[in-house]
Amino acid sequence: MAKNEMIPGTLGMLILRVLQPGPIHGYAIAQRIHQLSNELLQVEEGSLYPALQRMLLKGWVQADWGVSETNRKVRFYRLTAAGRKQLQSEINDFDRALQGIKAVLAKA
Amino acid sequence: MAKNEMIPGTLGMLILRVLQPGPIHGYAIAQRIHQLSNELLQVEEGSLYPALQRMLLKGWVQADWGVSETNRKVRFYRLTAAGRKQLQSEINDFDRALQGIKAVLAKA
DNA sequence: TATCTAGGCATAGATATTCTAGGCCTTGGA
DNA sequence: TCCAAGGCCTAGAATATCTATGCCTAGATA
Repeated sequence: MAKNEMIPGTLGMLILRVLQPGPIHGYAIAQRIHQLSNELLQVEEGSLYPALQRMLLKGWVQADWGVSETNRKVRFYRLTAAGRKQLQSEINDFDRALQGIKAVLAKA
Repeated sequence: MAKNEMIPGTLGMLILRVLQPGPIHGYAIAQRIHQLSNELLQVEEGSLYPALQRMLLKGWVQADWGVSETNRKVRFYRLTAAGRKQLQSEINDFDRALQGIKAVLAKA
């Protein structure tokens, strides 16, 4: 988890969260996470696209081809109802595990 | 990261932290993490022992055979200087990544 | 016009980590 | 005598991430 590394298992949650306000395309998801995290997190494309594929298969997102603001052919992703549910679930699980970690770090 | 699942990549940090106050044996490490986390975290033995092996190889911990309070042959692990360093480093990296995650979850 | 850079999607393979599911031994109590 | 619990460990599957590519296009620039 050095420099700009992600915490494994959290990428899906971050993607879903970034999609919550509305559909955006893949490349922009990575940029958005980087920017919103104040450059602390960096999503590699080799992690991003496979993650999106997984989420498509699970039915958490849907994708439509379109054209970006910069006039490029892009794939817009948007949350499904199942995706919204999944996001809540992942946030809950993460918070719970995080509480556990903090307790151990604090009290050990 | 459901029920009692760990956040991947954090197990080493937790083990090192639990070893900080002094040597304890493997089985007790898992119990200690479970208990300190208020039962939120559960370390499986199939995760624990391989993790300890890795940390031995890296030189972050050392091990000595001994006898437990319950009169059983056990392996006591203790932090090395490198291990203490590693712990600090992992905590820093984790905190930084966590800040990033929180920022994304909050602002997206 | 030709070329380069950046935007953008995607996959293959290596690497790392965790979990499931076992195996094996010992101690102490019923 | 038997069994539950304490204790160490490994093999194999599953998962996720990263590195390194490949390919295509639009727009700027030489």
